[in-house]
Amino acid sequence: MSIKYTKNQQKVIELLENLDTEITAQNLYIRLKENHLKIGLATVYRTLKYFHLQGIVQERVTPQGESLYRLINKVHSHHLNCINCGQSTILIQENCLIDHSLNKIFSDHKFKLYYHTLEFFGLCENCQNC
Amino acid sequence: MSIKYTKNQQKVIELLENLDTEITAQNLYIRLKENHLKIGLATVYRTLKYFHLQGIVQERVTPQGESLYRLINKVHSHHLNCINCGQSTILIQENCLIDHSLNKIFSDHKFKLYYHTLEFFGLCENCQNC
DNA sequence: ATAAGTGCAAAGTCTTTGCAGATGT
DNA sequence: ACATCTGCAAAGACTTTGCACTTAT
Repeated sequence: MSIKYTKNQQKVIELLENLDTEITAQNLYIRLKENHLKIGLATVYRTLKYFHLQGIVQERVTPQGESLYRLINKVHSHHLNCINCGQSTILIQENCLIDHSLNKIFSDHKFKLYYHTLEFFGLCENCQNC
Repeated sequence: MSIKYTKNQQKVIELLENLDTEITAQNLYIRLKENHLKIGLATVYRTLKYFHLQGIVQERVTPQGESLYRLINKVHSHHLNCINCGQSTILIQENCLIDHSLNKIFSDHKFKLYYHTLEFFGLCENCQNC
């Protein structure tokens, strides 16, 4: 018994599946338009929020206030974010230490964990010498 | 040789020091007004951004898109954020496992770490039964 | 005098909402 | 028919910017 998706929703998932990075709603919208899909920006937002609620998609808010989305179970990454220039360097960590070591905390809180975000802030090499 | 702060900036730091939680720019503004300080909202934003750049203050963007600020070295907390109802439960972790175990990664990237944010997303007890 | 800081109002950015038309069962 | 989905435009929320005035050195 699988959930049925609309054509638009299917296209969004399809695009996210072929993507190895997080993406903003706006960029997702542009990509969909490039693929000649007739879709509105609001629908993209609605779809991503819906998927997020379904636990299909993860959301992360950048320091710039944009929301980035990715399929849960796609490449899991954390970032080094430079406070000064804003540069964001990817730290891929397939075997993330978070998931496994904190299970007791979640069960103590009776919290059903879907995903987490872990971001590091500081100065990149360049900005340390200014 | 210490940095000099303006009266407004001093008041902001003072307020943050007497605070054991993160706070939004808007709430900080309200608090300052309550303390009869003549200050504009824009100045609060400017001050917090400035402090963030100075490495005095940490910024975390909530799932709702608000920025929360706190003095670095004040109580360090992570949160359990419910995807459904939005409830955010504090997980205090004084001895956070992140800082110590990943030092090699930062030095490999020649990244000067100031702080990090770690947030958990899923369903709270209530929303699991809906 | 010069540079930095400030308040206010306006503008900007990302996101959400209202609503009428389209789509699917 | 009925409920859901959708695009468009308008509204909303938070934040930043422009500018003239004030403050400090």
